[in-house]
Amino acid sequence: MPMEKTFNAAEAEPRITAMWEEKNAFAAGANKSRDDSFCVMIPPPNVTGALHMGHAFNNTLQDILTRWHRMRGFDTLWQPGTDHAGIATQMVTEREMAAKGEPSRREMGREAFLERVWQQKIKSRGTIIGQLKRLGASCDWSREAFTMSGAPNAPEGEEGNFHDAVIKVFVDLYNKGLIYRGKRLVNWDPHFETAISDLEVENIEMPGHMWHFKYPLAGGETYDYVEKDAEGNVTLRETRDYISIATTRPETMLGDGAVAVHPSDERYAPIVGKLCEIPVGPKEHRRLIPIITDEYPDPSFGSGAVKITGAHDFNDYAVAKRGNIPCYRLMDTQGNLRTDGAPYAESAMIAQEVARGERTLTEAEIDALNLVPDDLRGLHRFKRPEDNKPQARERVVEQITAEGLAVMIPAPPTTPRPGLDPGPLAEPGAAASDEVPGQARDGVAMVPYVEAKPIMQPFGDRSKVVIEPMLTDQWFVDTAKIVEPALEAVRNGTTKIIPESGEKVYFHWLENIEPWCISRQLWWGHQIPVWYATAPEDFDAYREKLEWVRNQGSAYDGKEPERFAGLKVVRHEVCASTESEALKKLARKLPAGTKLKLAYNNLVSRENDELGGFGIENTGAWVVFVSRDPDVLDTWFSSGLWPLGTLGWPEQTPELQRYFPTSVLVTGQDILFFWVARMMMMQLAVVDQVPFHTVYLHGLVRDAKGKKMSKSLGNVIDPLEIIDEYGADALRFTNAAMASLGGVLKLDTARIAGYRNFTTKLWNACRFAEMNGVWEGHSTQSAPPDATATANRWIIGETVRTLHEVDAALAEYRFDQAADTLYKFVWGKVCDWYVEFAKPLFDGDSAAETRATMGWVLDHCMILLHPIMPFITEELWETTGKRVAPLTLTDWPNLPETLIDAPSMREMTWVTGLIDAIRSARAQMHVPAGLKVTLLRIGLDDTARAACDRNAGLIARLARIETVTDAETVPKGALTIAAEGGTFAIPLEGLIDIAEEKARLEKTLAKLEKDLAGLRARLSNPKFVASAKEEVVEETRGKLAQGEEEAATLSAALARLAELL
RNA sequence: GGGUGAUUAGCUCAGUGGUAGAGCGCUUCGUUCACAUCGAAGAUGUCAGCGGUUCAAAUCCGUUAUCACCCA
Repeated sequence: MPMEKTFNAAEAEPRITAMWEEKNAFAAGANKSRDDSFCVMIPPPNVTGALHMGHAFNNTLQDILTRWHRMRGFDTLWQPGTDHAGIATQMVTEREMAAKGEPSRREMGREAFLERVWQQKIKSRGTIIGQLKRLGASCDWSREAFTMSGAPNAPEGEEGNFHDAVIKVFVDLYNKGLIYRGKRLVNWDPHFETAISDLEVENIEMPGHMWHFKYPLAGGETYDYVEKDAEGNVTLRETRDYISIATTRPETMLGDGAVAVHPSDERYAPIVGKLCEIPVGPKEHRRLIPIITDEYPDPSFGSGAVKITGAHDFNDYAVAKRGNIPCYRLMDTQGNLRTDGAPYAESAMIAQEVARGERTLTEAEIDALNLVPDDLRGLHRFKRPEDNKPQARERVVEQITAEGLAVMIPAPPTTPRPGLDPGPLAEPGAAASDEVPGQARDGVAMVPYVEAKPIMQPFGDRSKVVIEPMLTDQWFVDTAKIVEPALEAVRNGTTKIIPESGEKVYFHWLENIEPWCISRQLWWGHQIPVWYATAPEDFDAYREKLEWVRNQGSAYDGKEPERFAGLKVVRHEVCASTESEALKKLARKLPAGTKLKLAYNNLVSRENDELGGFGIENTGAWVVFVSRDPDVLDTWFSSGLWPLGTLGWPEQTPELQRYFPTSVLVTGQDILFFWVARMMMMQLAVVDQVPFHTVYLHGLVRDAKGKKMSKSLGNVIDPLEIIDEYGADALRFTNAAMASLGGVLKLDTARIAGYRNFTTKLWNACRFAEMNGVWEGHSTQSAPPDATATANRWIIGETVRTLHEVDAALAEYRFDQAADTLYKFVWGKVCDWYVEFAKPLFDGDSAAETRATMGWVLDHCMILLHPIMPFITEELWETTGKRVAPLTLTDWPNLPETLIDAPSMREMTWVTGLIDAIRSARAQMHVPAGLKVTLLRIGLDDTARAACDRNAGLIARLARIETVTDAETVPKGALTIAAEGGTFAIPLEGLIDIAEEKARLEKTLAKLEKDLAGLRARLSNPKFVASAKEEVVEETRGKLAQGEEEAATLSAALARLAELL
């Protein structure tokens, strides 16, 4: 059946995908013919996600590398899989549960909820995997991995050992002292009620306010406040009984621990070390806080004095740590002001004693203090759209202002305030008494000083709510201790990051690395393998008291606290891979015979580990209750082990031996820190080997104008719609062509359409071959035919050249250059010239040789294009000849340089140059396209004459020449064409406009002369001849000589034309 | 504020020292049998500005401007 006019991608793609799967074509090691391995780890997409343009781009590049290596016989593995994506998946599942009216997460409890998320995972997983297959991704799908496979609650079909790897690494790092638990300020997401990493926070500039308040000095003290200008002249001097501070978050004032000023700030020098009053809360219990010095406040910003709220601001936290200032937590997990603990009066008194230095508290005691005034407890930190009443921030501002402790400034004239502003101007001629009584026309009104200004606010990248810095207990990786090998591996080139700028960014981040908070207060994820038990420090002393209590019967007399005073409890903490191991470890820390019991459903809440408990059974045996840390690990902790975990580690699998360390990681530069740097640190910490040798970083795919694609802008391009419309090959070729190192990725559908046309072009070249019997009896040949015709020898040479260029480009990850080279070869050489040359050749003596050559050349087009455009090339491969294997498992060619025949290459360059020149002259002189003309040859040298003779048929056909004749001179009224080695002319007396021909020649000559002037100038500069490279000088001389020859021809032609005018 | 990068044809981008290219778009012509998702021809640039290094700069260095992204 003859070929259709175009390739039907929609029909062919699923069929070809099925064929590849059926042949198991992408299995690890398929088409292996050498020992070198090549392994790519897919950046695991979120299991509940859908394919977007970034994935399409990223996976196209991985697939090109994978297919190229597989065809070259490497032992190749492209490892696929998905990520459990803790917060995102939990969010997606909860959203769907809400939409379906299912019970909420808290209602169903942790265990049931986890089962529900697993269902969601199983349901969604196929979506993105199927979409990757539509793109043509040649992953070994039989090895599909998941970052939570093998977790204790995983359902059937979700076996695997990724969980083992994650837990083993946690335990190992814990045992090495590289993981610790501590109270730290973290980014808290009040929506998801979990800590998140600083990388998951987006700082966005929002309109905000800066309030200015007075903190009165304790005991009514006063000082001289003096402001000076740059020259030291006093510009303001007044006596103040307060210090003025500016804040964008008034609600956090309740937790202030100090006011800080810069040590060099002379304005406040008199009051440093004194106490001032937080101007909010019940008057009788106002807290006093010290005025301290620290380098952090900027004297030129605001008043130069900064309130320090260590528990709710990262900068303040650092100041508090330096100055040993207590950090008072004000909010609960949802961002509401706390309602727990003792009443305000009691808490404030304790805080007061601390501020005066009369008392010290432990971290836990400080955390238990609730310094929120009773009337503000339970309010949200600030008014949200859904709140219909003022919340904490608004109430605090209101209270301070009411008390007259807001800094006041003259009212700006544009703000009308009824009762204070002047009334309407009196009518002309009216008497002064006509003014409205009670309105002050000239009095200066004062208003609270509130600056409206843009402020940077942190938002959760998933929840989109304002992140609250919060002091909480979290787990951390002590990254500073494991960062050095990761830095060294890139410094010494063991791992290379391209483009190189990525290395700079990598160094910069790792050299300033912060501890990594790895605990999340979520349910979906790897639960932290740490168990706690609270037990007496001295069991015997405790037993005595407990037995005494038992002998008393059940009646408590209210004196327990005193009776047990002096008896200490200890919280034991063990880290282990399994629960039974944990219990064994705990047992060793306790007296023999102690019974350990899992106290309660250990999947419930974070508070559990604080409860603990122990007692004595009737038998007299000790019972100690054990709980497991309820937190889960940051998703990036598990994906940080992706290279090891997917290859079966901690088991020593054959795959681990063969493919680790892996070859290349292709990923977006936006997750260099999230993932790449952490993988480096973790694999090095765990197995002392880098995870990959090369990291290829690319940018974000943007729209044609360079804007980020976003749903709200409506400029999202869906890769699946593109595949439907243009075919996967067109999208893939576009992706490859965009992939210049460090380039911006602007995706334009016009460009995709252009490359779809390219696939059609290739298709039709093969169709032309079919019509001319090229494929009859054709079978794959690795060596080119032994051709004699120059055109055939030439295209074989061009094919070899293209192969070498594509190999060189791909070796350097220049996907754009590989694509460009292939485009130019297939369209610009094969279709534009070779197919045209073949037409006359098919009618002559070299017909058989030409058929063989064309078959070989087109086979190589398919092979070389296959990594970029797998579908159409596979389809052509199947339909055009007898093949031993699908194209995807066909060997990549290895063609020696010797197949490039230099004389043929030179000759065809000359022929195509001549044809171009004739066509150009004809078109510019309006010679009718259909008119066949005579071509005169004047003064040709031997080379030119021979080339012309050998290729007369091609030239005649493509330049539309009737006959070729030799002549002594160019006749009058002819077109003159200058060529290397002689002159050509087309006699057209009467057909052409002499003036127009003169203008054409003059224009050509002028351009030529300009170039020649430059060449002459360079050659006449002795310094150029002396310092430039020999080849450059030679090349310049050659250009000049050739240009001068051409100029002479043109001048002669112009002289002849002059005779006619 | 710190870091990284960009600025080349109308648009989107290549081009790491030898006098500027591609695709798309545009203009003119053309359906002769692979392809109109096509063919032939053509026009288009102070390579962001300024200064420097060099025989030679889009390319290297400095600086300014504008833009983008990342981190504070």
